[in-house]
Amino acid sequence: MTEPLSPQYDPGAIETSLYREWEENGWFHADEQNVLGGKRDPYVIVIPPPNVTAVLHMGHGLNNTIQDVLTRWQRMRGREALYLPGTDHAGIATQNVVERLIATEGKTRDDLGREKFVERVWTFVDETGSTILQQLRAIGCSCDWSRTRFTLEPDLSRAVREVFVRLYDKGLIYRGNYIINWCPRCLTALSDEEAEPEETNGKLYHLRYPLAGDAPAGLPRLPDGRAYIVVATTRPETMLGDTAVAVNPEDGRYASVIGRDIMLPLAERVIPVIADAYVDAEFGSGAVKITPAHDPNDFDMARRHPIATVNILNPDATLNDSVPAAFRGLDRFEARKKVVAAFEAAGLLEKVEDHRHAVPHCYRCDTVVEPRLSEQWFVKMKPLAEPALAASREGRVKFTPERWTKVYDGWLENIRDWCISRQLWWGHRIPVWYCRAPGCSEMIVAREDPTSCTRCGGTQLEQDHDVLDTWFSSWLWPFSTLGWPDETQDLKAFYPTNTLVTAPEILFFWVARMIMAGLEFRGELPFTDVYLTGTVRDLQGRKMSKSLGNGIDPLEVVNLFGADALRYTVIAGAGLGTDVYMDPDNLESTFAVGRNFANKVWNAGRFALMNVSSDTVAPVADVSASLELADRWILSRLDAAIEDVTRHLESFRFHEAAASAYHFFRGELADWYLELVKPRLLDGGDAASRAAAESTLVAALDGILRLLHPIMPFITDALWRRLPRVSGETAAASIMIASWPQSGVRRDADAEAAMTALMELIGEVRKLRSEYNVPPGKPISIRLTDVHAVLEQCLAAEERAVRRMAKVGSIERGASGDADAAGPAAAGGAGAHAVLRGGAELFIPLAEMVDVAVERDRLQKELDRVEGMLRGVEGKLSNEQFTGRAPAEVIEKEREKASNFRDQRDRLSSKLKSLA
RNA sequence: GGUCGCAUAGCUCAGCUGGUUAGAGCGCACGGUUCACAUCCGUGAGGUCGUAGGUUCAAAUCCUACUGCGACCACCA
Repeated sequence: MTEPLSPQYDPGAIETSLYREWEENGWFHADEQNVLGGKRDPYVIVIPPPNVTAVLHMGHGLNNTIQDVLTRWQRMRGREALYLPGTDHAGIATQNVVERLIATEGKTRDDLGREKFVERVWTFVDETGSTILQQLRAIGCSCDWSRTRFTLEPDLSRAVREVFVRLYDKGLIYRGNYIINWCPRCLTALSDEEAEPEETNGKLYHLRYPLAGDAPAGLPRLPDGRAYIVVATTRPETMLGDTAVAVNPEDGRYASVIGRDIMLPLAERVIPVIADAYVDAEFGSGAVKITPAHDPNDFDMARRHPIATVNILNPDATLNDSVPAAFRGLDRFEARKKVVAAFEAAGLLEKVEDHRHAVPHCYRCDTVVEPRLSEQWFVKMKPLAEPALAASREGRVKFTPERWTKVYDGWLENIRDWCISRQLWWGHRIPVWYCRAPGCSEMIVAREDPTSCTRCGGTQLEQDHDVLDTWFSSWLWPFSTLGWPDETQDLKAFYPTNTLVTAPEILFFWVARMIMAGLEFRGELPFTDVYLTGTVRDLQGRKMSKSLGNGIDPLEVVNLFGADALRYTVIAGAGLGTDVYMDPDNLESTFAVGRNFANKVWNAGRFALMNVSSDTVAPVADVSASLELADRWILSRLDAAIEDVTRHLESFRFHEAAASAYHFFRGELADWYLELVKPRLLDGGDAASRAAAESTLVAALDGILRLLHPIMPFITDALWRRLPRVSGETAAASIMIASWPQSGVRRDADAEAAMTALMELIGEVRKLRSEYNVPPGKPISIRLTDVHAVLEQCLAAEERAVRRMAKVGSIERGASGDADAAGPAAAGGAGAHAVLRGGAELFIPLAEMVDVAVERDRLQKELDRVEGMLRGVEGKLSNEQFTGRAPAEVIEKEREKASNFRDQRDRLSSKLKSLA
């Protein structure tokens, strides 16, 4: 990286080679010995492992940029920084991808069989699985690739088994028949979290259920004389599995019916009417049909009452043989139509209402999930949740933004058992074996595959067919990736980790469970800080997604504008946990912030590199005697920037950190300091002044490049490594392993005050020139009155700059009396005025500019403004409440303000008079 | 139904512990071939800080209610 800088900023030309160099030099690698030997404190972030089949999207772009910002920043702060990468086998998701793939060959997974299918998935994963990790390199992530992990690799599988066995031995894993969420398309059970409710416009069907035999009076009757009860349901087809009708015991309307029988239509079964407090008398008719096999509440009810359970659904959600022949084999939705039609034909359909309700959908394939009774494995969560809850309540784990704490707590407080078995082929197979030897029904739960039955010694062992929920491996990620269950050096050095950065969508799926697992299996929280990012959305506020086609491909952005532009844009746009809005149809405007800033950094850097005379400069301390106002000012501002950026990074306010760095670079260094030192660097002249300027410029650039490095790693390194060296200091080979700058050493209030005055003066002259349409090249004379000490100081130091930057020919000084006594006319006629802070006044003779009428109008407006302001302040000061209670310095400030406004008003009105 | 969050310039958002004349980027208008940069420079227009109350000497900032939007949770069939 020592070729000359290209005049045009070309990110493509620097990024790839820099990344390769960082990686080849081992700078991403964290050395556990440095931690164990006490040389450095660790800083660890484990990546939220993307699905192994994933392709990088802007969500990753945002998350991983934040993770890398933190990693790089802490690395520069001297921590042994580990950013641990890896991927998740993503059970259902990956299996679905490969199933679709073989479907194009006209095959199903059953055609291949389990073994061949799993082989096929492995091939697929081996071929394409590292895509996303490659892509993370393109956005500059400084991951320790030597520690890359995969949730289904042997070491991590061992951790999974260890955990399964431990929990089983503790009685926290059990198998049982319960209602679970079943996806009829994926043909597997799902956890509660994997069934996503979606508001849907459905129907509420009111069905008439005739009573069997004699009926008490007071009930409505069918034309044939039978009495009936109305029940309401959103899923009428499930009536074929009804085994009771329930009413509230307090509900007088039904008191006489409790205990009687109903003849279930279509099925022609007799079912009882039972009483249960669960039933809400206010809803619908107050009577509920009970389908224990297909509704969790009904299932619970069946455990409280002696009623039957009829499972009417096959795994693919077609009706099975327990229903009348006419309905067998029908898809559930077909069956729904047919059942409703049958009720209508029989005069049993009371009414159908529109009904908006939440229907659960499979989080992977969006199919409507069916509650279904089946035998599954569960984790008993309560004992695990309690310590995790305590950790947040006691503040040992901190969420940012803080409001997520409540969401986390709420979930843990109402924790439900976790269904962990999946009827899939791709995943960790459940480490349970059943002895099939005649007369033996032993179940073996083991870390290692058993070869014979522990009870009968037989060898006819069959492993459980199911695999584990993919999150059952993810929840171990912070320690399984470090070698657990072995007590490895890595584990000792890098566990617990520090910061977890992820999307709030997986707070329950992943974050909460990791905390539980960390506490349970390591006795220690897996991390102390959780930063929940926002969501990347399009301009309509829709989440970016492949299916909507509103995504932005980060790699396209990298190609167009560079990784630094992408990273800066994303960071600057991401307020504390707020969503990031981007326009997928206008990448140019979306990423303009980052691209333009990167371009600015590049060019400012180039300017400095081209104009510093040698490749070594003196340390600032050595030239302190010749530092000029501008030098002291920019060093002071750099100091402030260091403080701000550091403070903001510490509180996860990345956008503010970016803004502080941006403001310093653009608003102070590029716009002002570079302009101020140009004469000293370009026009020759005083050698000491030049040396001071060079040292200062190098120091300022050095500092801001370091501050920007975590956010914009490439461009900062490309420039930084070419900066002139500071004599007597040894420079690191790359900014990424250089140290984070210290603040609190170069603040200079005097220089800041003087430069502020200077900048205001130049700004005012520019403003007036622009207002009066003075040709840009034309020098004009200005007159200053009431020049106070601070302004005097800045003029003495930088008069040359005023002339150059504001195109001023001569600067005339006047005493305060001049303008007031004789008016501007005395100074040569009408003119433009501006009152500067501190009371000094700027006057530009109108003759230098134009039009008296326009000027008069302008002055009148200004006068109105000042008078308004003065009224406000005077009002405040005449308020006894204020003068009586506000702190003295606040009142003093207000008084000062008032007197300034009065001065301004007097001057403005006298000038206005002089123009009349 | 419960809980939480948001509402500031045309757009996307800052504004951390109440206290100068509420800021940035994009967009817009005007003017610029100044030797780092037109991916640039200078200047400007544009805000009753959602509405109504309240607390306070002082509210974009704290409190209450309302309106609108959003998120999460929840077994009302």
